[in-house]
Amino acid sequence: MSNLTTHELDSPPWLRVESTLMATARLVRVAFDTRLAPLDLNLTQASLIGYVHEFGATTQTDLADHLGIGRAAIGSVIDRLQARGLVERQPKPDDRRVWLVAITESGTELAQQINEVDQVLRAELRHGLGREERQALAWVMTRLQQNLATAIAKTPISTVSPTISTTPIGEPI
Amino acid sequence: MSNLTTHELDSPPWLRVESTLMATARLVRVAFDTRLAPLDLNLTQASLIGYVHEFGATTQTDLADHLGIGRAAIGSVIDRLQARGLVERQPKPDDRRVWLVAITESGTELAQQINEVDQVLRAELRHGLGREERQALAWVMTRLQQNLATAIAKTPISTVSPTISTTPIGEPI
DNA sequence: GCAATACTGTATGGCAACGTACAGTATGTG
DNA sequence: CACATACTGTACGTTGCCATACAGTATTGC
Repeated sequence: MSNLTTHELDSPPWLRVESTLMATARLVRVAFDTRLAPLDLNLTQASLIGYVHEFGATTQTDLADHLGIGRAAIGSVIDRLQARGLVERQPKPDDRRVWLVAITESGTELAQQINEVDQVLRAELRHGLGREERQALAWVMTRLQQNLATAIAKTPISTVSPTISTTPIGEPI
Repeated sequence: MSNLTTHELDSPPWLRVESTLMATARLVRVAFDTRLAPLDLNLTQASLIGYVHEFGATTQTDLADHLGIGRAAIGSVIDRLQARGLVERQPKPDDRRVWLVAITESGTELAQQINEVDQVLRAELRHGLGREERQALAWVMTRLQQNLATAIAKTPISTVSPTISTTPIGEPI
């Protein structure tokens, strides 16, 4: 449990924003997973329950999109939650291809506990961060996501130009 | 390739920072992996090569810590890079437990191409973001990492208090 | 109506990383 | 010196997710 990658915290000079970003994301997952462990859930499962609890019966594909994982992956997540009786699959009357994933009674109870864990942890994470700082963070990350999306979409030129840039990587982002 | 989770971009109202963070991290990985594909490398491998290229022969445990993955995982990464002749394992004279992972000649050549890819992509990611915005991002994320680390270290109280908080989750972070 | 196309969920194989356990080696302590 | 403890790298099984391929169903165009 104390085996965290706390080395990141002292920010060695070569640390780039992408490393910080990914390390932070890892920590987010670990933190939520740790706090959700008493409920025997991980972050993905809790997010799914929270979503259907808040927005009602949802198609698997929609769930996958909203949770940011693939359609294949969401299936097994639902399987396990369904086996525990936390969600159920209902046929959609006018489309026989899809399942509507809905929350059950025991799922509703659990959703409230999830909500508590979520709020407690989130409050701890806010510590020392002002409101506008958090909003700025969200804004910059959204912008970064856009840049990433276009960068991914743009096909890289396969032939790398032989210009050797000797500038050390120092600059963040 | 166009199967990105672009749904995140329009920021639905329920989207929390942890989702944004993790989605962004995923995109970072995908973006780098895509750009590094012509070199037949992924982000982890490229980071490892970049590290030993910049800082010289390094112990596997140190590499694992700096790259933010476990000791077990770093072994197979090195195995593959070594099989391609990009790095080599040198025995450390005064400690027969460890290997020093050093870069080879062909690894050095590749490191320069990695550096180029890195700088090009990073320049694209900077688009529309000012310097102080990027620095603010880094600062907030570092702070967030600290909060996450203490939150993880703090043992969660197993018995959840029965106070039901009906506040919808809206607030970022 | 009917064929072509698009979409949904599932099965399958693969991958990267984790956690644990272990043997080999160093280091400290009596 | 002997012993206990700590550390390094590896082996092994598990997990979570992806990408692809596929069958079943809707939808569109003629």
